[in-house]
Amino acid sequence: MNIGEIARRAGVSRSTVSYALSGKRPVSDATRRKIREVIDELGYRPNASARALANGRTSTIGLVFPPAGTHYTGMQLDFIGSVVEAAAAYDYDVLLSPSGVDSDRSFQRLLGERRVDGAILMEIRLADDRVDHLADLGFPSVAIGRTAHPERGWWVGLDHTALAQACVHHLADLGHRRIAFVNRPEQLLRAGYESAHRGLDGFTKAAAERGLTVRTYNCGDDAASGQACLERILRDDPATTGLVTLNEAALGGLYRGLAQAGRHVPRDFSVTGVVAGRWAETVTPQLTAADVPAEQMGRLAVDLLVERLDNPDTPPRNHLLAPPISLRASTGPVFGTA
Amino acid sequence: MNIGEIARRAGVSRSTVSYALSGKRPVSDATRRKIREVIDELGYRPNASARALANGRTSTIGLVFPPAGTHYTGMQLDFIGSVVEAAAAYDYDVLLSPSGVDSDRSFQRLLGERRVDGAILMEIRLADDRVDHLADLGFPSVAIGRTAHPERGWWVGLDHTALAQACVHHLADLGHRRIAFVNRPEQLLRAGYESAHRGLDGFTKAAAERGLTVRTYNCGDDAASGQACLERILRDDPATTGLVTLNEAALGGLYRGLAQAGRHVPRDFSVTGVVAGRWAETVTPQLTAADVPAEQMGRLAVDLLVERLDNPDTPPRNHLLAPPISLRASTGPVFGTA
DNA sequence: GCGGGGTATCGAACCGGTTCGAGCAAGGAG
DNA sequence: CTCCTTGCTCGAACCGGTTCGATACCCCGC
Repeated sequence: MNIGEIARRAGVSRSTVSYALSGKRPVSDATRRKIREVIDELGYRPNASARALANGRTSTIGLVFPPAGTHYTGMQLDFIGSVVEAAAAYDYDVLLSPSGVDSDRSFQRLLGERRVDGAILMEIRLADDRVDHLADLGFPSVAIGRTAHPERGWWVGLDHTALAQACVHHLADLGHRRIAFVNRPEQLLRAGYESAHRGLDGFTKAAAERGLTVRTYNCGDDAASGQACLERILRDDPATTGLVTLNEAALGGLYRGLAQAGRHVPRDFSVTGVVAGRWAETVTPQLTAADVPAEQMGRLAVDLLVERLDNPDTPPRNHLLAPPISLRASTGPVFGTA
Repeated sequence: MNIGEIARRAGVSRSTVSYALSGKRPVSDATRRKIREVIDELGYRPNASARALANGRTSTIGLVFPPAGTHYTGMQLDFIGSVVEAAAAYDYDVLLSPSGVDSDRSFQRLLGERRVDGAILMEIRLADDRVDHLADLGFPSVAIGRTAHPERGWWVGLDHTALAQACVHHLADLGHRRIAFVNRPEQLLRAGYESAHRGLDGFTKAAAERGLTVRTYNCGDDAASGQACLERILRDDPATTGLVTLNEAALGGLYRGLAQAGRHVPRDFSVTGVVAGRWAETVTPQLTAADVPAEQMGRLAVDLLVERLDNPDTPPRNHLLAPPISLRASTGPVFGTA
């Protein structure tokens, strides 16, 4: 079922059918009606590959995904969902690309073979060759996250430094003097993940400002690691009274560790961090945290990308978000301080 | 940069370049080397749309996604990740399609416009028009889940009936006589979601066999609903001593409800259900549950789909999985029974 | 020295759309 | 009545690959 068949049955030429569909040239009411009729009867839809070949646009955007194999976090899930949804509103499909260990193969498929009109990158590193590469190529893309030099790029990011600082100040205001920082896995820190680095920076800086005694930890992205990490924290310094975490996946494990050490949250120990809202609410007591607005970020990324696709010469734009801390139930004054 | 340009620079015809790349006809060593050289120098990659148009295959599979707007569960995330990963191993890309309220629009894009070679469907309903529609069309697809009449289809499913029964027997063996069932939201049950229906069936049947006193509940897919649901359970029958849940997203809320009612798990109250392993381990105490092997299911679905794409006339195949219950820490004998 | 078989290559057609330039008919102005 | 617009439609070329049939060449046997 192709455009030629439609044309034949409607008694017109292929180009007339094309114009009737696109509206790029006037077509008489009578023929338009006839064509519509035939199309509706046969349930015709133009072939996407042929269209893409002819006009150079695929109506597809690539979502470059965190490496498979590692665990996905709830935040990433929210990103994906919101990107897909926002893209659909603009009539774009979303092609997933696992930018795995050899990011190259899948990456080359997307760009080299022209499968997508533009790309959204997740899990940005401070020095990110993917971002640099795309910038060099002038390929339309938007990053969810910032590299070390975000000035001339398109991105939507979270101010991890400010958020970690806010968490520290929140705990310090409650009287905590000895706190710990639970970061993403060491391997990600070493790879230069921006959230891990900027978060750590913010934590360290704010702790110094407030004169707090701190220890920082890397923790695997799963519950067992979280539990182990908490045990280390209390072993290293039993006088610790609070922690800040960026590690959503470890949260359940951290809580379990506290429960098993007999520390009651928030009476004996305060927990806070940077976590997507719906996941902060699944733990008991509910986590006081800077809620990552994942849906909003996904939507903004798509908005920026579509804007960039529509007018290729717009100067770079970006959004830096710093959501406030939502007070829930996991933090409180240090015992004896209130 | 197209195949004609490569041909020109290598001093051969376009078809020779094509044959050198595909290997479908012999090409002399000398020309092959020359062509390789030019291609490597220019970083040429054949245009995916043109190739798809010419040979009728897009090397893309569609993943038809649960309706956006509702919450995604961790299990769904695991499916998506494993499907993408498995597809990449076969050199297929994955196109996401939110089969939203008007499933039609996005669905038509995928199939009608020939964007994908095949599709994997998630969130199957007992009477699922998508499945029927694809079967009528003979379109290669694999469902993750079973309709009411799965005999002649391609799918990989979970034996929800058996799993729910196993949960009931587990609780009954521990001496529980009054238990509750926490199902997915009522709206999903009404829509005919297979997990909700088959799970409920299994629960009801097994409870009758063992002569248990039961109540069944629908619960929203979030922590707040879980908490509210648990409060209702204890209000409706304070003598309830255990529950079975299919609702992963509500789990945190159920635990919170129990904690606030002063019921200790597993001493005063046992919790079990059907939940993906990594999420069962984030709660404290860790959930004794039938672990949904989401990664395996995603991989199997891709395997089946690729098999079907490679030889279109194979008779339908399927995999019905029934993982055993993993004993963790959330169930125990009824107080006074042990 | 000539016919036969195999190998390497080429040109042309095709996949299914879009787009450009040209043609044709009807209608209004001069 | 002629000329020029204007509105609609058509045919052909093009996007960038793949594939088929034909051709040119070489080596071999007789």
